[in-house]
Amino acid sequence: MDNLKILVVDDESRMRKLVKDFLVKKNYTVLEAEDGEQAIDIFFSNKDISLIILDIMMPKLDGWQVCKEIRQYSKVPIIMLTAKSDEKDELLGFELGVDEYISKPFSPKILVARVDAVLRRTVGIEEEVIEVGGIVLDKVAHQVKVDDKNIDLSHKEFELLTYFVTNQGVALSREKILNNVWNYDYFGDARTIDTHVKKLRSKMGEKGNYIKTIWGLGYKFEVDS
Amino acid sequence: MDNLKILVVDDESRMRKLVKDFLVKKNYTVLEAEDGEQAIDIFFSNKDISLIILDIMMPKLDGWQVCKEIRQYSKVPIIMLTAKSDEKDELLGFELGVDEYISKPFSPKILVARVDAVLRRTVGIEEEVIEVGGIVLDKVAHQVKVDDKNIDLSHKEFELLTYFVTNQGVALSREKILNNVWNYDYFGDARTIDTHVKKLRSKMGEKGNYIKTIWGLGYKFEVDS
DNA sequence: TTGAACTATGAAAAATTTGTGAAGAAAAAA
DNA sequence: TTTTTTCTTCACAAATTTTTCATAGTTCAA
Repeated sequence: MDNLKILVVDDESRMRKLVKDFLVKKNYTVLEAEDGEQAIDIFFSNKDISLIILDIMMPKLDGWQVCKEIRQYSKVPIIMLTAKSDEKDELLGFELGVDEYISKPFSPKILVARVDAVLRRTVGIEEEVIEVGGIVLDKVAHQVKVDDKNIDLSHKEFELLTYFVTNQGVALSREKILNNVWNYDYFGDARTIDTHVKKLRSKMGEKGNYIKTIWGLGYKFEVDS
Repeated sequence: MDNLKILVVDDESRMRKLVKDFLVKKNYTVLEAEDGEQAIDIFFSNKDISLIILDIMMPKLDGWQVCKEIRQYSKVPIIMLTAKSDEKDELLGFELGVDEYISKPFSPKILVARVDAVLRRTVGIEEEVIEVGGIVLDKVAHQVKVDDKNIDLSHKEFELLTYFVTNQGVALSREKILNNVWNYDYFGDARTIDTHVKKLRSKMGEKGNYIKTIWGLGYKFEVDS
């Protein structure tokens, strides 16, 4: 989910640096292009670019042309940077499938907020999939694959595994596990965790030993490496 | 696909009329509300509103509050009308899930272009005929074929199946199903879903097992492959 | 090495959830 | 209104999950 790639296209290196700095701070990976041709080259040689931030005014190919070219092959979200907020421009942009508009000068906060919003709309929702050492945990589908094979887990087992996987390498006491996976009003025996761990381990096959026992404390999920 | 309903909320009747006129020209159906309370009433008593255009400055409930209230139950796209283009406002809006921003004064062309764009993003992709694994669902004709044979579904059954089919592979809790297929003010037993699922399954013949039970959670529609 | 403390495991018991048919309530049609 | 259809509730059986428990196996520290 993290480290989405964003391509920033602008002929002014100062502008690119400014945008990049703020995006990097938010944990995005930023690629740069200084004109339209380069932008297209970079976009098509990187298959996993999640968003393009595109200046309109550029030498060689301008923003509109880049946009049109890319739209022939891809629905990647595009945010346009525009100097003047010209109405014609905006209309043209919507026709070309531009997702957002930001007029220069803009505040970095606005920029980051829009980037977040666009990405939430596009990649955001699907990315509820966690993958760890051959285990694929799909929260939306409520489904788990181990080595590409579906395994049937009960609700509790699913939640327990989710908790483990989202806390890799962390030693988890039984109390902590109870508090996070069970309802707060559960007052039964903590040893029920052991039983669930047993079932998880057996259902997960050899990957079951990712769930380590920490003697005297609880469990820890850790992928051998 | 045509005649989508748009709710326009503004305390100035002149502004409502202006917006309405342009939207009606584009073949949208326009509902009006003159304050936040009315907006919420109208929205929740009409299940098929596709977009809300919301003024921020209003007596009683302002735009933010209306937005927040509606967002608790619905992802309906919202376009905000704002007098000043205040940066703080925009940030707040993105957090609240506002889809677009239009500053007053705006040109009608801009308005219509944005409305189109937002609707294309949201309902746009929605097709009138959905086909999935031998099931053909025709929303317009309100008719369902399984293996090329018509089957008779009641209204609720049809809506439930539609919801399932448009959410393939997604684990749906009973609560979620209730919120999306039933009116928001339904406070009956969630087990009524089970009964409808039973009937759907039996009417769908062997395709009925596309509706999977997720024990302890709800149901999931999934075509075996 | 030994024993106390802890964990693993299989099986049984308890609890929860779902499937189903039927009946009652509500809504729509005649 | 009456009739018909649809929707909801209910009760109970069936299916499944969760917890408990007894026993066997491990670990750790003196």
